[in-house]
Amino acid sequence: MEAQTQIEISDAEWEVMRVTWTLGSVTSSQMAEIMAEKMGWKTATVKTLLGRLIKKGALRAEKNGRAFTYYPTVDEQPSMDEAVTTLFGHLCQMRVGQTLTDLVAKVQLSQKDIQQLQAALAKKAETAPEMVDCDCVPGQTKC
Amino acid sequence: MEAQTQIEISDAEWEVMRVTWTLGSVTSSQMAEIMAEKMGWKTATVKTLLGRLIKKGALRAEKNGRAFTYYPTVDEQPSMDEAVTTLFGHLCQMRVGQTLTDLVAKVQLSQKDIQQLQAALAKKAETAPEMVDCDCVPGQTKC
DNA sequence: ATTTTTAGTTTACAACCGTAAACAGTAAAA
DNA sequence: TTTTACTGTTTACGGTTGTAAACTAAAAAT
Repeated sequence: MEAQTQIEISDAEWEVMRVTWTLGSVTSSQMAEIMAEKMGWKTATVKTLLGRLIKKGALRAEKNGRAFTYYPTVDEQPSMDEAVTTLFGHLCQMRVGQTLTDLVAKVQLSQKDIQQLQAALAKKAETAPEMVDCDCVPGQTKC
Repeated sequence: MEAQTQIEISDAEWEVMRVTWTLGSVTSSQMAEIMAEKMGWKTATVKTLLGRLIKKGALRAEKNGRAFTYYPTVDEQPSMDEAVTTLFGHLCQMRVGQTLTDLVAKVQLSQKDIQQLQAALAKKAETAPEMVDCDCVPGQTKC
């Protein structure tokens, strides 16, 4: 099967996707209302973003009387995972651990999230190396 | 004192910054050589990026004979933390935990990184709520 | 049947990005 | 000293992004 072609979602487009994922489906008037409140965007802006997301293939529109109803065509969690993986790919490997630690301190996590993370870390520890090398400069293995 | 004004570093610029952070200082010819190998960029491309980073205030250049030597003017870890925080700010709060778990499974972590993360999680657990609410649609507290 | 509202499509437009060639000035080599 | 090489500065150029107005077609209200 064909792996889903990489869709680039911009910052503003993310906001639209979030709402779509949460609601499952939306009309543009609904979206316009939500984005007016949440982001202070004009209706025209929302229309543009919906159009771009359709063109990118992240949303699908189904005619519903006069208007369309919009549905996501990509899943939320994989999209998020991918965005995050891309960003971490730009970071020095050696610093990923510290960055994650700083992040954990900053975000909201539920008890269950924490347990899950602890489990993932425990498993990771089984095979983790003593040291991760810097990968910022080719040929150089250690900072 | 003046909080450092937010500097936006693009994907390509990140690559340049990484090298600069790792080496502490670089000449443009050094950078050109490294980026040719690491990214396949032409010298001209590197010059452009160095110039843009100077203009953005992420690098500083000090005249050194014929050429300049470039130094970072922002620190690595805070820059990374900020970029990551910004991205996570675009994500549904409810999904942050899962996203972190997926990420932990994917990245390289040293034993020390893991211990540090476990400590951060243990502390977090002391005050973590049972459940994190979705913040994708205003007024709606739960998905 | 007109007028008004609504919703999708086109066009706008400046800033930013990736990628790089062209140009200019100065130092080094011949 | 004339030529060459290096290095920083300008210009280029199409694509993306944020932000939105203008235009158009169809439905709803009068």
